[in-house]
Amino acid sequence: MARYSGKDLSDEAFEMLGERFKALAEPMRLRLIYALMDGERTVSELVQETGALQANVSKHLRMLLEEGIVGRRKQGLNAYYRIADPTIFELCDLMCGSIQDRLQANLGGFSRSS
Amino acid sequence: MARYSGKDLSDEAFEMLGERFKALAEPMRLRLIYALMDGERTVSELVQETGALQANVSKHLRMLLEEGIVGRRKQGLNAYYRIADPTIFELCDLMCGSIQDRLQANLGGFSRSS
DNA sequence: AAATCACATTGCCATACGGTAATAGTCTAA
DNA sequence: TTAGACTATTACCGTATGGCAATGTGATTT
Repeated sequence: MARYSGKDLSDEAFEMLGERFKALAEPMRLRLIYALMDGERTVSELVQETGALQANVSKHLRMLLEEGIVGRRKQGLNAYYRIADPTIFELCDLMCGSIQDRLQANLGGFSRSS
Repeated sequence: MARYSGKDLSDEAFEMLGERFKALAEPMRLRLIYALMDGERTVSELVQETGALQANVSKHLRMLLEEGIVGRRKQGLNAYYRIADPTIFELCDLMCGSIQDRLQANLGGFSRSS
């Protein structure tokens, strides 16, 4: 049951869609998201799991937070992040599936219709 | 039936996922995709529908083509583009729904857990 | 063959963005 | 209150990217 396919979207809608996809368009942010798929994590834990610098992790988390993709709670010294938008699971699954399909289709040499 | 959620992905997989999402992370490319949701279009038609310059349309279409999101066929002077990856419909629907939900949740003032 | 049409490509510029280092802020423990 | 742990923010730099203008390429028409 497609909700929006083919409908005309406003300029603002296209902007919002773009920004949202952009939040998922960086490997490091995807790493953070996938780490959070197992459950809540502190920033320190995410730093460990991703191998990135703390400043970068915080910066990326901030963007994900502003986009509503993750949520945050503070307890003591720690900040706990979690997936706040369950849609993310389906989005990543779909995209991974699409990539798989594309790789399958390209077995035995690439084909570019031209 | 989630296919990949929570699984560990390789560095390369995260890169591919990121690149693919990046293809959808620009308003102009989303406009092109939405125009193609009604069916095949020539470059000229897309230029008209989007109001963008022909050079930009061609450049964006190239990226979508390389990502396997659109397909292309040439006939005479024209190049006809079409959606090649049906996953795009679901992805955009899901994302639009997610945005809707977020806007709904924010009625009556923004809330940022901090 | 020359002109024309449709599209692709290239170079340029301004902006955006990621990584890094340094600093600031906040909470806890002593 | 001072020190230390955890997180956020800022400034800086190099790269990537989008829009634009100009040019290149291939097919069609005359």
